[in-house]
Amino acid sequence: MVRPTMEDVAERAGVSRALVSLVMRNSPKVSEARRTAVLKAAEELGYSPHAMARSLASRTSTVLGVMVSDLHNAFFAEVVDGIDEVAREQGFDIIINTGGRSPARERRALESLLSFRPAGLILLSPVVPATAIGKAAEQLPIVLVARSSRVSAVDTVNDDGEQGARLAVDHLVSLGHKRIAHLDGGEGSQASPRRRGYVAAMEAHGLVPQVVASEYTDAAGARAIRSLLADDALPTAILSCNDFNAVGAISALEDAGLRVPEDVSVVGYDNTSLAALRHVSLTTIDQPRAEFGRLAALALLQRVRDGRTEPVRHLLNPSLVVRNTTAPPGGPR
Amino acid sequence: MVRPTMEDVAERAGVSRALVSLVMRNSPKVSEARRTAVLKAAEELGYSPHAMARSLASRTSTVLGVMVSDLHNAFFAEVVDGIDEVAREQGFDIIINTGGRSPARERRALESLLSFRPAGLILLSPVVPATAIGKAAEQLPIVLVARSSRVSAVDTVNDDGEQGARLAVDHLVSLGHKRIAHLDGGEGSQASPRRRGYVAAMEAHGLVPQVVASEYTDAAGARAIRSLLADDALPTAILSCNDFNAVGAISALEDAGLRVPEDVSVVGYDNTSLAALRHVSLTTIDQPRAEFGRLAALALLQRVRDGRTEPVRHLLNPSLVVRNTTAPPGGPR
DNA sequence: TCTATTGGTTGGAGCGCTCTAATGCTGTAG
DNA sequence: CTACAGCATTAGAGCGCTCCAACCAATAGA
Repeated sequence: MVRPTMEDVAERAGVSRALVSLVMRNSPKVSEARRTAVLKAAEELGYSPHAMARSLASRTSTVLGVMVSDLHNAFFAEVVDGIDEVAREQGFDIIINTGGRSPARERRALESLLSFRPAGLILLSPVVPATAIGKAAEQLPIVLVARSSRVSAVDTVNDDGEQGARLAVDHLVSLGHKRIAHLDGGEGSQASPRRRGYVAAMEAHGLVPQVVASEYTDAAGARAIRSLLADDALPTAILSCNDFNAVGAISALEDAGLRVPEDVSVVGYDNTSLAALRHVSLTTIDQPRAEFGRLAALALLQRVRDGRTEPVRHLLNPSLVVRNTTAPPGGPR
Repeated sequence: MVRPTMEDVAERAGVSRALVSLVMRNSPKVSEARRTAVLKAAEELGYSPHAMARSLASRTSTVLGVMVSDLHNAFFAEVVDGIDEVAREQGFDIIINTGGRSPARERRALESLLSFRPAGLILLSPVVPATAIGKAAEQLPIVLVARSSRVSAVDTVNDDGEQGARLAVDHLVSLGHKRIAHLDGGEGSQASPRRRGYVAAMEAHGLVPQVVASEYTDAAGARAIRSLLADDALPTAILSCNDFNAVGAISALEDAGLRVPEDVSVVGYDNTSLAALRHVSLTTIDQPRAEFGRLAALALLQRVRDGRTEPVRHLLNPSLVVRNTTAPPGGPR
């Protein structure tokens, strides 16, 4: 249970510790003979460098901390993929911690991440108060994904939710729909730009917006539909605040004997893997998630390595993915 | 961007660095007066201990490393919840890394995790070769979740896949089914106990097993169903290797004009959040995922703190969750 | 009064590494 | 044969912390 140190490798290879250090950081100023001797000794001993000692001594870190607010949501997994891709090709490692959507847990996760003194931090849709983020930003560079901020020490990466909602409305209008309701995400992150975009797009088409209170869950989507049915106010098309909500809405419609898309069209938001399942096959708005991750990592590295200090605000374009839950009113021709 | 050190706090509080260290680890042998003075100074400076320096000096770690083979799978998120719960209440932090289902990436993730010299490692359904795990196990305690091992330095936590498959078969038989096919998980982790359990249960009921090659994806489930349809060999009930596969199977059945469960019953495995969606409402086998995590963390801490050395093999009981995709042959009465 | 004892406090070594400045060693020019 | 680059190599200090042994009152026991 005891790992060899640089000293052990040095002794075995018959060189100094400093030389081993140079080899480990593959410095060019080491003779080929010594380099191979050191690598051989390291291999034989099963040596690998101690990241913490290294970072302590060099007062730098090649670690990027990532805080994922909710591990259960596959959305974040794809963002992490993008971060991972960039970090790896630039020689950085990532460590992940999770906040479980609770401010208290998230705070603790942040503290824990900070205690490793990473080079920078990427926070995915954090729910901690802005002041906590501001305080952390005094100690290291921070990038926020799927959450906006006005702190100048912080970069942000978001999708343009207004545009996404507009795309959905335009699609439905082009199919011939006139009565289109929006199942709203309430306090949920990014719900308000989506709502704004929906209202604006409806008005641009000369249509009357119908915003129905709901939430980011399938149960809430089903409830919203049942309330519409009870009020006899069912439109011909639904724009849900996200995919889960849309799936709940579809269930409730089917429970009521209505067919999707023949009787009612439904559009989701996020293009989660759920939407792509053939059984669901949901028309939805895609966010470039891996791109979020890549841009976030890139922004962080610019601060870490190039010393950039002016904030960057990325606003990415969402896109429409047409599947089988939308059709002209009255069903496909 | 420069964090205060213990030295700074000591100076400000007018005490020695060692005393600050004692306060930070809240040792009982510090006078109340000094303790408050130190805490005040720390607060004023915004000091928090440097986890790496601490772990380097103490040659111990309060960090548990967790490698998640696939962040996209919500299964692991729930296991992590369980790990997190136990770790936190025992004063340990966790850091997560992901392997993306690729042995190469996973190896790198393992290496990265190891370089932090955590107290121990929990690997969730790893795909790296057993030898790599064995080598890592020489350096620190390791617990494997959803993968078995015979290495004695390694603990394992699994569900009893044979029993799970048996539960599913028993359920279908009790509904009156006699022709029940199994869509097999192939090389996938835990596929073979499930297959064994299915075959054994069928034979115990005096029925003929029908194993159909498939995989852990919805596309594979759909393909398997289409091949059964083409061969005119469709049974009255299907036991899929997992929930994704089951959802794919259902789509293909519906595409072929068959109704679930009226014409064919389908059972999944894993009870993912997907299965619980009202739109899917899949009868499936539940694994106690959070319990997996708790037991894994507990097992690890027993090795780390209590110095246990004999391996522990947890085999948890799965349970049947009946929803709306199973009914007597010919449909519900 | 003197020695033990106790509880609080401290200096200093050292964890595994990096980094700077100094060293030894070649080979070439003077 | 000496001098001096120029390069490969190394000693030693130090990163922020913990841990141990030593220390210093203050109190207790003889």
